[in-house]
Amino acid sequence: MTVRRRQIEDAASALFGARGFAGTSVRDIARLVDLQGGSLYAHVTSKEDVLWSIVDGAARRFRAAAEPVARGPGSAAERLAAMVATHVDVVTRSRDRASVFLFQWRFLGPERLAAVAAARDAYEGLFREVIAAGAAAGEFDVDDPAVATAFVLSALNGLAHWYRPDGRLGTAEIAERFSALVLHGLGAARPAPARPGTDHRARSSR
Amino acid sequence: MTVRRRQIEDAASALFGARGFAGTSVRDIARLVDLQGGSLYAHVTSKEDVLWSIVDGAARRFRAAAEPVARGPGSAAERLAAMVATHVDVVTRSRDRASVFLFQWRFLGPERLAAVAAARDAYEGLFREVIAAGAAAGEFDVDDPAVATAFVLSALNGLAHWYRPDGRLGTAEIAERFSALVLHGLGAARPAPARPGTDHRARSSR
DNA sequence: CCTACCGATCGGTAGG
DNA sequence: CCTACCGATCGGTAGG
Repeated sequence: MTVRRRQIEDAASALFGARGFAGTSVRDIARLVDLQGGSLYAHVTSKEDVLWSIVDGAARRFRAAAEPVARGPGSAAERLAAMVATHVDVVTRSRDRASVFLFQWRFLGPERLAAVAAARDAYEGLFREVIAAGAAAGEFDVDDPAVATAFVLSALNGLAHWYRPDGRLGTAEIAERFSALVLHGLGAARPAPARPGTDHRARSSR
Repeated sequence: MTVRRRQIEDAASALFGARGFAGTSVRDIARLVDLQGGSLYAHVTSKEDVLWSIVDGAARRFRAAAEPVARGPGSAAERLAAMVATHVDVVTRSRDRASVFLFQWRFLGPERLAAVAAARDAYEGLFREVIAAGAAAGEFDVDDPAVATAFVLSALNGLAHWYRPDGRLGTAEIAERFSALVLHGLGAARPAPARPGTDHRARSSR
């Protein structure tokens, strides 16, 4: 990936995130990186190709951050708190790309759309499994893990809409508050105490 | 408002909700109501005018449903649970229009955009006030009402993305589960008991 | 990476 | 409400 290509994707992420994929022209993107409209095609093969690159990259980041935590050691509450923290981390560190992944993926063509849908399902599955495990273990008080998962992920994803890099709260503060809201929401009696050497919570791990 | 006009707005809501405002052409809308592209303009003055009508109507519905509850009697927990229920009710009863209001309003022109932004702020304010009141009264355990409000509203709005009219859950079931997740999330000790004659909870009021 | 261009489609209008 | 059209813009390409 060349520097130019990264510039183009950054510009496209900002525009797709703000105006949507369909509301952004290739000339809008070109203008942001000081190119003529047609010159963009020296670096990309199509507008959808740029969308795919952004979406796929962000999907990998979310997954790579959450998977080891979800399948790692610790109680369900510990793991879920860490997953909330990693999700918040990915969103705040790359808001535009995360926003495109979360809200513009539907503009992909059929085959890529199916791939992203599967990836999204798998990611949601990580959360649902941890929530269901916590419920089964009596750690959470949740009667409908599927709805609880959808509720929680929607709340987390909304961050991409309202997060401002220059805002009042940083990644750590948001992760803290979100974790509390999630764990309380699921009826966790209290944050599970970390056992020495197995602390995967946000503050110590990132 | 004529029957035709309503048909047009319904078609536009479905398309704007699924493909976005910029991803929908006036001819797409016309096709859904069996009109030629240009004939649409016998009923509407512009594409943006259709968007505005949908957005403004939905905004009024959300507000009209939530305002009396927010400012009505009852504990903060009671009022908030009822607000969650009314929000879920508006979303499930008119998912497409709600979806357009929630996610396509940014495509409005400058002056209408400002009006909607203000309306959205006011609506969010209703939730924030109730949450802050509950926190001040010691009814909720919330240290940051602004973040808690953003978290909750994002979770509620996400319903417009995943709700399916033919799905497993109806309005009442979703409202029940959402209310529990919200109240627990805010650290409400337990659902406040309803006093006779002041019961504004979802199941009895709708 | 630019200039110049392609056909297609866009939102919207005229005239009936 | 249709036919026929308007200028503008769209994503993308040819040739250098």
